[in-house]
Amino acid sequence: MARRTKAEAEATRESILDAAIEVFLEKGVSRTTLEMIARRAGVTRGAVYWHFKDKNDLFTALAERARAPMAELADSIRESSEGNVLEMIHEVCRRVLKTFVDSKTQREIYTVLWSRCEYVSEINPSVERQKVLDAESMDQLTKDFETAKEQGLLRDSVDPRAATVALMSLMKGMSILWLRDPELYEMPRYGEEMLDYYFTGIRRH
Amino acid sequence: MARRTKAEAEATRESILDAAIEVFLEKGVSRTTLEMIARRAGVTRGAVYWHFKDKNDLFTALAERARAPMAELADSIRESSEGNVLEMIHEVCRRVLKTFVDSKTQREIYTVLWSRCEYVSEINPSVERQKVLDAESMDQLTKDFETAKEQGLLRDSVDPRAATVALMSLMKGMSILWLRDPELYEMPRYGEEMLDYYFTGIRRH
DNA sequence: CTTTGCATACAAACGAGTATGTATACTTGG
DNA sequence: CCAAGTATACATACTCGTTTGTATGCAAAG
Repeated sequence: MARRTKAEAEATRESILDAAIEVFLEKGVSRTTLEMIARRAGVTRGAVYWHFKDKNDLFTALAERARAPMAELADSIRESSEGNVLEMIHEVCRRVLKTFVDSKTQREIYTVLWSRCEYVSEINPSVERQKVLDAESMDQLTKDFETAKEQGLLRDSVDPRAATVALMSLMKGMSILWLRDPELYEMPRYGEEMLDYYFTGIRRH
Repeated sequence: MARRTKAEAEATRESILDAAIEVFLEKGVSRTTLEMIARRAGVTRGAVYWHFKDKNDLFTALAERARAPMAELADSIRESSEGNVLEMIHEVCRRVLKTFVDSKTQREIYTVLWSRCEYVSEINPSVERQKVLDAESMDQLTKDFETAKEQGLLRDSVDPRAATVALMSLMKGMSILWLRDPELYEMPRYGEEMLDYYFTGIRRH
């Protein structure tokens, strides 16, 4: 095949990424071969190796593509919101769930990240990155809960660190279960209800 | 090497299973080769193929080894407990967390099941089984929450199905996070605290 | 005219499955 | 109770398909 224009090349790159998501979802990351991805994208392995160093590089590109919007979301809410810290946290959670409902791509990539690959840093550099990002957001959240505590928004018995881990656990668990089987419960309605239980459990009064 | 007695053969089988856990944890299921497992167990692939059909068979044996104690635990508490359904559920959760703390094997196998393998039923028959078991325990739990509701133990706003999914999510999230990094929080102390938040959020009064 | 964006061809490694070898534990008939 | 005979519990050896990485070719874009 003849050489493509820059625009066409970029389109090829995107179609490879799209194909990768599809095959990763179906087969799991480890069992998908670059040949499968290329075929699905309508190209050959040559094109894949031209755009990406190897499968890990491709995987990392996918992961980053999904994480950026989530990070932006959290930042924007954090900035735009004033006053009640607990409400801010609550809003971020709601918006994360809504993102899963609204964006097919986000759903699919996070499904791959959480259910179609093995959490082994040795091989998967994206896992190391995820660890770091998770730790960062946990620390941020803990600070938020600490100020919430200072502002008297939390029950006396509630420990900020435990509240942090509990919320992260709940969000992760909810997301994983729903992404694996969207029929399990109606999102975001039930998701928000579950969040309410949590916040009812930690909020004062 | 010469033929072993039955007892020795059984010991070999166990050592292969133990070796499999180790290597699965380190490399992830898909990247571990039967050669690695055999070498770690001090035998050759011949022994592995003698005791197990293939890697999936080995994996399934491991999974079943871990699930049985958990199922027994839930059943025994369900039978021995009388009265308050919510307390019964709470107790099961506490005991599950405690099992992770107490049993290294349980910790390791569940880490493999949840973080070192890909959730793809096509390849991994153990995933299908897990789906079924999860669905069963979810249904059972929903029934329990329904009776709790009838007994007036839950807030009016709480839906039994949502309470079910929320608890499963919380438990799964807590377990995954802690198994991946036991330094993240102190188990079972913090784990029980997090459970308290949840039950405070759904319990009447 | 050079570089780009691929397709094609090639080599090498690896892992799975299986076939075969074999010493010994068990078993069974005498 | 003992001697064959048989099945067992592996180790070793071999084959085969798959996948990866790279090298090379080539037409059009820049």
